[in-house]
Amino acid sequence: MRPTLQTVADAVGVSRSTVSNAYSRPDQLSTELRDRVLAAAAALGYAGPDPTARSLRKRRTGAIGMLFTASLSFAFTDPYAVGYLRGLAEAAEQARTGLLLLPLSVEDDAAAVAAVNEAVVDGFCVYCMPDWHPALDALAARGLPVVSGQRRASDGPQSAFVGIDEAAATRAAGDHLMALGHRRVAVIGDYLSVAPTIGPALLTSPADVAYYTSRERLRGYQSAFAAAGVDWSTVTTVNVPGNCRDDGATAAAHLLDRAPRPTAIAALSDIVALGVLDALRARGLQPGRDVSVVGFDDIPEAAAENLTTVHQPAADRGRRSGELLLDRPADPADRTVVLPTRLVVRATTGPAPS
Amino acid sequence: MRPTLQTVADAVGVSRSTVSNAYSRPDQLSTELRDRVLAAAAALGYAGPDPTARSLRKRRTGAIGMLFTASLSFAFTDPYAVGYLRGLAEAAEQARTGLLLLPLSVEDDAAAVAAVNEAVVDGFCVYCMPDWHPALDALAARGLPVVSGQRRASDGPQSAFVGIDEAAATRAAGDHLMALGHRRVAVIGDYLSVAPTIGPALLTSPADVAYYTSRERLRGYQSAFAAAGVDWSTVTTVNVPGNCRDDGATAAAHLLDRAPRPTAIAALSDIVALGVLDALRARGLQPGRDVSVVGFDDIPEAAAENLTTVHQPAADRGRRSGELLLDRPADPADRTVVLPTRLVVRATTGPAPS
DNA sequence: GAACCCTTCTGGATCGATACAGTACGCCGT
DNA sequence: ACGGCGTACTGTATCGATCCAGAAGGGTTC
Repeated sequence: MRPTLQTVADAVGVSRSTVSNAYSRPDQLSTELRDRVLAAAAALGYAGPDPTARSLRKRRTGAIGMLFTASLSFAFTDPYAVGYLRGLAEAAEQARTGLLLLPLSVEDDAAAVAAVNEAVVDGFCVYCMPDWHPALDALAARGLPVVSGQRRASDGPQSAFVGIDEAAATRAAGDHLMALGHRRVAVIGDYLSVAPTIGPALLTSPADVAYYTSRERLRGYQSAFAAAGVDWSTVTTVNVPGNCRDDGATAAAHLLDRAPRPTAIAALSDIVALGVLDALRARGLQPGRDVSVVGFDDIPEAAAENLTTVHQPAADRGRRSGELLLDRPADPADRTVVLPTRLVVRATTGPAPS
Repeated sequence: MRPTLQTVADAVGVSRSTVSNAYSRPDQLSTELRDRVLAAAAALGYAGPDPTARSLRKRRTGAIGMLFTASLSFAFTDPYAVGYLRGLAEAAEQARTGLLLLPLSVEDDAAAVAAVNEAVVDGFCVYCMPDWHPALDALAARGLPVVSGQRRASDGPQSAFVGIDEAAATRAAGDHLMALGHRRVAVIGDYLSVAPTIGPALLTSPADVAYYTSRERLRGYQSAFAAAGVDWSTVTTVNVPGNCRDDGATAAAHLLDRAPRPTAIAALSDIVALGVLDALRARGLQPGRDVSVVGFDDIPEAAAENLTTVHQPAADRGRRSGELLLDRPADPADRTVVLPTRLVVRATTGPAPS
């Protein structure tokens, strides 16, 4: 049987409280006694107060949870997610707090809810979740602090937001394309359809998209296009099941292999945009001359491949999220942080071919 | 005050146990009563059994811990680490378990020990830690299952190992260099010196290195060189403080900007090797012709840049580690897994210039 | 010398659940 | 009528700590 506080207390001949104090409140007992207690503990192989019991009593666990939809493994594949995670990890490290990654099963909603309900954490960070996911309701029910990167109608005054103005960001990118004269445009992104397939998404309006990030980004493009007189019904939207390069290339094929092909393709992430570039090159088309391409995120590879994109501060977003979670401001106004974005024009956008 | 099992029990007029059973053992009560209990819970805003209390009682937390030295943020920068993490995350996801990342402060040993002692987990994964780190002793003291990628003298029969034969892997790489006729060779790696500075490491023998991975890899090179008659004292070793590309380039500068320069440089990781390639190109030298370069890990970028390297299965390592931790084999023999490595010869190694 | 304080240590209540032995009761077979 | 059995639910002990009111003892103050 593993030793407990009581075991050590009996060995030294003091009370349980005293042994507890030896570890947690050294000023409450004489150094002489404290040394004796610690020596006895070492002799008995007692490694210090049990973290679980301590968490129960202290009502704090020393960890924050991070929810992932899409298999966790996938998250590590996306440089943007990695950047976000890095920022979050920095904040956690600073606060001497652990970071609990919670892989939420995509198929099994009940399991996802269970995972949220069983997570031993002091708060949650939500990053990229479909709005309708039941785990989000489970989250709200637990009543722990939550910092989210996406707004939901059901958000209470409790919740905090750290993110960007997604629609404004794509509005700038859309304006850029319009200024270059593009009128036949297409958008590729994930979660545009409910079904996880590659192919045209049958959207009547961005509002149909059940996923905050994609929906807002689409809205931005819609407003930019509308301002230039391009009606949304003439815009082709293509869904990708996963946020990865290959899917981007496959999705682009749907657009490029039929006439008339769009003169500009806007991808809702850089990873997908890079796939679009692959597809262009495979067909001997030159990005920025034959077809313009815009991404989103500004991951390192985007600079390397000269992709025009929207920059957003990934690590900052993670860091601020962690900070807000660990040190929650009393004033609700301070619990909304909107970080700046910036259109980065590189070589993959150019005037529309006549 | 947040509701507890008792609150709900009182509301329904049943015992606490029954409410507990409604959540955890539905077969123990009639469906009719169960529905009534759950309805009352919902009405009271009770989100289900408190995970911390449950963990205490059940003696299991539903999470495994992963120790990181080097700031956590750094870990996400290294594609090899990300691969390992991905594998581990997959195993965790499969077992419906959380993954607690524990950033261990490098400067503050006491804080690192505290982090280990306070982690609410069922077991630990150790991946890249200096042998002497006190957190490893704290780990052993806690008596939880541990899966490590590095062997230590103090490992008990309890511990499990998932890794590769580091020395055999570099022995193959060293043999390759020797077969190509290289005799003036240098090795660049991290943790070769105690001090975190870039520069020559004053090593009399690989055994001096206090860091398992680097030590074993050096040993492999030493034995390969010795077999070809190249004495270790003629080998220059250069330390890098961080496992990153820039440091690799700076370290290579130490070797390239003095005569006679080595004809081959072995880096203990691909990231560092890529930095060496940068340094070569900056000086107009051609990798594989003027100077040969070998890496280690075989990260995706290595293939892209045609780097000769040693392949090791990053994700497998993580996955097997997780599996062993979550489903520990009774037979100690099954608790040692040595995964295969493979020398991948690409374009950065060639015959020694005469 | 009474009142008070400070340091050091104690004991019982508590955190919120689960485990398990036990009770109550209806049903069956003889 | 009675023992045996299964189902549905209860009650107490327990997991391993921390909190906090309070006691014991020595020193200071007036």
